Amino acid sequence: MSDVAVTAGVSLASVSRALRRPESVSEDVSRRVHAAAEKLGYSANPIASSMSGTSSSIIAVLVPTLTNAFFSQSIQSMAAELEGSAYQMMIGVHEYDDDREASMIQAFLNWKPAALVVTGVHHNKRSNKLLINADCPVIEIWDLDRRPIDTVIGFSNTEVGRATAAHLIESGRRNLVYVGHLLDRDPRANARALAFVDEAQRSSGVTGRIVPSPDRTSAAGFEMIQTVLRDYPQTDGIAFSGDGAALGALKGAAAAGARVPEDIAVIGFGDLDPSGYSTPALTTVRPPHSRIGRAVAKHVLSQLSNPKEIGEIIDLGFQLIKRSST
Amino acid sequence: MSDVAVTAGVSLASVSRALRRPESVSEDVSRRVHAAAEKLGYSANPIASSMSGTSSSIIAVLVPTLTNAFFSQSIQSMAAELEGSAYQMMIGVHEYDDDREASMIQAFLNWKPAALVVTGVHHNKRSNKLLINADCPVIEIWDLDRRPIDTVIGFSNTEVGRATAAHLIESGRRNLVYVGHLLDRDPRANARALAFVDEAQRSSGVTGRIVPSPDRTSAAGFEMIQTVLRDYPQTDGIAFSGDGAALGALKGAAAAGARVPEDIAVIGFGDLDPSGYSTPALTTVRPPHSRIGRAVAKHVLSQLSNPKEIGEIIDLGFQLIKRSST
DNA sequence: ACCGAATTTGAAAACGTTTTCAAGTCTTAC
DNA sequence: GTAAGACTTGAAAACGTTTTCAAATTCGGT
Repeated sequence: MSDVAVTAGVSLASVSRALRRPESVSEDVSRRVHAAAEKLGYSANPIASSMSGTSSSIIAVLVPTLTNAFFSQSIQSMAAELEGSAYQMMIGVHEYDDDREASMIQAFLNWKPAALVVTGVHHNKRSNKLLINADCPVIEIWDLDRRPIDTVIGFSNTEVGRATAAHLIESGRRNLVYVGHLLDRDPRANARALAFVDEAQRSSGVTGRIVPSPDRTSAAGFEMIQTVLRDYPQTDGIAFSGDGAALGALKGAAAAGARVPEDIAVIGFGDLDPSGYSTPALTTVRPPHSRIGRAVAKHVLSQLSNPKEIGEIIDLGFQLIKRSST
Repeated sequence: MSDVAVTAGVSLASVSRALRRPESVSEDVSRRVHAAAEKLGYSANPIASSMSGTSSSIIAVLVPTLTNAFFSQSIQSMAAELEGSAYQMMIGVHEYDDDREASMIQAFLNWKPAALVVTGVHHNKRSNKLLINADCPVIEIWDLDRRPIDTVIGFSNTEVGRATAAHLIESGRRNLVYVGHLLDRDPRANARALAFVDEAQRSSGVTGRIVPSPDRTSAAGFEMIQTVLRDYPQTDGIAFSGDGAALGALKGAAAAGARVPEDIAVIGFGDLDPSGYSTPALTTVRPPHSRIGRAVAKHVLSQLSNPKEIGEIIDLGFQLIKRSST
């Protein structure tokens, strides 16, 4: 930077000003500094900037997993939207572990991020405290079933659960099962499961139950549907907490000698790319993967350029995609 | 940190030393400092550390995409392996754009990362220059068909292409087609395609051709197989650059009135979770997704704790998973 | 006991910016 | 022509560590 200052014939302070807020400096100085910076190929050291400034140009993002296409897509679209801005994404994966989430939040906060993005609205005591006291925008994504700390961008998992059950009931199913993985640790999947059962129980003549699954893979879905059909033979509608398992279940039903959708309707969640091309094509719920990422980036960018006091609640909704498995 | 110093009754320098290299300080001081740090809940400001130190505790990772489960899985396993170390992952997505890759490398380098992880061994001039001059370990992943800059961890895409064709030929197919997306920009998919055709042409009586696809989705696969069957009706073996498209193709074949595998064999690449549960189950190639991530993390960690001069070439291989579609 | 070497420690410089503060220069209004 | 205010600029402090350097202490060997 001092090279730029010398070349432009101004002080360090002026270089910094010209580069960061050109309007705060005379046109002449601005021009000379930009020319010098260009000529010397200068780009500011973001570490030093973070050191002085009140925050860094890091946006910290915390997700439970990346193997799940849900979050990867949000992150990808967020990255795309952030492209060209000076912000970098730092990402952490806590694998649905509350304590790890808390330590990661802690670790991230040490970097004085420009914004902190976390998944969901349920956090443990320590996380909550950290998030409330964080002096940067906090964005909670993928859920909005609870009052947010600052801003929340997502959809209602409770509504998803209801809609899922409602769809099965409308199509004439009476004995519903929700197969979920990690329900005790994934509050969003749990919210869907609870709402699913609740919706079932509101309707007369309809039963709804939750069956926990050891995994969320297709292999698990393949096994679980057979288990369910064995343990609860009257089941005629089954929902999975993810499309992966639902896709496996399609094949599992065949293995158990049950026809989909005639004998049993199958519905997933997530709308993976191949879900529309299975046999039969999978009915599922499509959450706003990419729109969440974009909305987060836009919100952060606008929040950083002119901060507002109050957070927002942005409901991006979801779509139930009716295909042939129900 | 000065609070810790006061509490422990030592100087700032001693605190820093005690925390970073306890063996460089008397046992007494070390004990007092650690006690004080614990008591005050002190954790070092990583920005300031990066500022002084020769590098930051950031590991920068650059991938072409995250929607593709391949890279997400590597990143996830890398994150898991890094858990507990002081390192944070900064990630960038360049969407197969060489110029964006270069600017992202540039931007990342400004953060003085502890290591830089990039995808593939093909980079443009500017990227190459930056990578060669980078004063941190550089790890190239997911490919090893070329001499690496420093260390490379992955598998041979050329071998994948060969093995794919060889498998189809062995199973009696004679007119092979490789359907690939973005072949001009994805050097790895391109290497697979080229080797595929080359292997076909080595065998007498076998033809091999490449057909470019506008997308890598299941929808594209659904369309492409029909296009191929129309334009080259004699085709009896078809490979896709990704499982997504291959899964769509399974359904597309049915739509075109072709039976899989009797009339046409279909093989994918990637081994997505649901690929084993399609009808028919998809034959595919499984790259070492997670092992790459783990190997990268391990390599970086060991390289950082005791740096060696020379890079390594780590071939993690791949598996051809034979299922019912071939 | 004494000297040199090894070990331990603290003061201060360094990292590369941003920001504060005060000084200097320019307007504008009388 | 002058004073008050606005604008522009540079010097220096600040950000929180790590590292260098030199001083002080301990140790071992004679």
